[in-house]
Amino acid sequence: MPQPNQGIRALCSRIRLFEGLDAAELDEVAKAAELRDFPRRATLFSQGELPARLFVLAGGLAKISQINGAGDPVTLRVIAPGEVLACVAVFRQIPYPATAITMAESRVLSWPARTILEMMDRLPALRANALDIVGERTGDLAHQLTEMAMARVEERVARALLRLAARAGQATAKGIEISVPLSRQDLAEIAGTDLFSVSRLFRSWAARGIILARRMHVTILDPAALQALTGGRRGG
Amino acid sequence: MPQPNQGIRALCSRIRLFEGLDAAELDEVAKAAELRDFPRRATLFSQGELPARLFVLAGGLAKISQINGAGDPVTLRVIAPGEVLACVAVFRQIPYPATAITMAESRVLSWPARTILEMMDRLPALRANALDIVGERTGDLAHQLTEMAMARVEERVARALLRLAARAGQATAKGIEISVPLSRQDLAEIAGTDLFSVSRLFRSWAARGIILARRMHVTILDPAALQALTGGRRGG
DNA sequence: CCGCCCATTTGCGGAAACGCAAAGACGGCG
DNA sequence: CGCCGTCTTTGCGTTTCCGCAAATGGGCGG
Repeated sequence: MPQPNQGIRALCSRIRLFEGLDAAELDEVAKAAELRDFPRRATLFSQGELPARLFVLAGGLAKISQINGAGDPVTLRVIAPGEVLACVAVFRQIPYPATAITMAESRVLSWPARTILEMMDRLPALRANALDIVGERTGDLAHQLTEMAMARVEERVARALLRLAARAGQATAKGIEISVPLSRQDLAEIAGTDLFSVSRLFRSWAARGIILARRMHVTILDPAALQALTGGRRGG
Repeated sequence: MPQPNQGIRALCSRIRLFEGLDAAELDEVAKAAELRDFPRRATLFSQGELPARLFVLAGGLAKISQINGAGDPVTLRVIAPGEVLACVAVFRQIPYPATAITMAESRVLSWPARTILEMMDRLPALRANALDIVGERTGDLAHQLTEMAMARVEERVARALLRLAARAGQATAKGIEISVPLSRQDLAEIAGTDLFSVSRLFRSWAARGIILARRMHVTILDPAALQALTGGRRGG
């Protein structure tokens, strides 16, 4: 037994998907859970596979990436602790539409897909939570799509960095530090551009004192300035 | 009474959201429904409003558009008959995140939001259907985002046109005819570009015999060629 | 302490797309 | 039949951004 069951139970009780379940139901959830640690850059599941398990990130950071027809990887979402991965695939019983990769050493809870489906049939609160979570994710994607459709690359990268800071930011004396290793390529995949463009933007921003960029490492010195880059600048 | 209740009942029984409900439940759904006709370009609901009603398109065509920070409208999804509109906003009780506008004369069923919420609490099948629908929509958006992130404008417009044809295409002797009035601007908002670029692409495609483009009207003569434009062309 | 690996920078070139202005065409309405 | 409002075309300038090659640099293992 890798972990005392009590610890898993405590983790489960803090997960949004399981909100509103009573003590006995939470016990059942915890009992069926598996807790595992993954190193950085580990693959939790791959695009196209049948959905065998439902994952919830307990610690660390992960990303959901999709490979498009031309072979470019695009990061659809960065997953912070407490969030569910693969939920749509498991709920709908369709192949994983994307690949999940850890961006840092991570702790992951998981359940067999059939266990979750069976419990959803039995516990209305669970299905209601699932609907709420998937609904929120839909709204996020819609918003991202709207931005991606018309915004310039600088704005997209600025937004990506701010979103990342909200999920993996560590406040320090200097500013907000992204607490996981992050290459230019990583950010490019999130913002939908290439590593060269990110590099150029970083140089420009660093010169203006907005960020501090090191190898695999970024600190946001002036969040307000980044936010401003995000604001309505069009046609000029 | 605008329609015999029997007609509404028949419509309801063919809607995916209500699949698996028994006769009595369907009666209840039909009884609470309102059926209304809208002219082209009517607004069903607007971004930011509180979600008072849930809509299902019974006939015609509609689009869901979102205005981004810079004020550009982006069409997130085109809605064909049988599909639900506003579902996420109603299910989660958040303001409509986008605006719904008819693209043709349309017939629309609708229900008060609280009626749907109350029934969802009572009927597990309804919530299960809702989860499935929202899950599918999430997958669609994710796919669109992945394309939008890296694909060239020509590819995006080609995809948009094919998607549209699948929803509002009429097979004719010449090819697939889009059966609703469609301006260059409309397609630009779907593909995330501007009307000039669409116009230029149309000229080029028409010259190659791929499409027939008239004012507010498109016919796809060679779907395979369009499909090919969509295929893996990068870096060249 | 050296060398290697990998992330990153940087320059240059060119293609893709946007932005705008103004003319042109199509259709409907009076 | 002609006017008018819309949608559409088209030319041109300009910006943005990709795409690649090659140099640079930092950090870790040996």
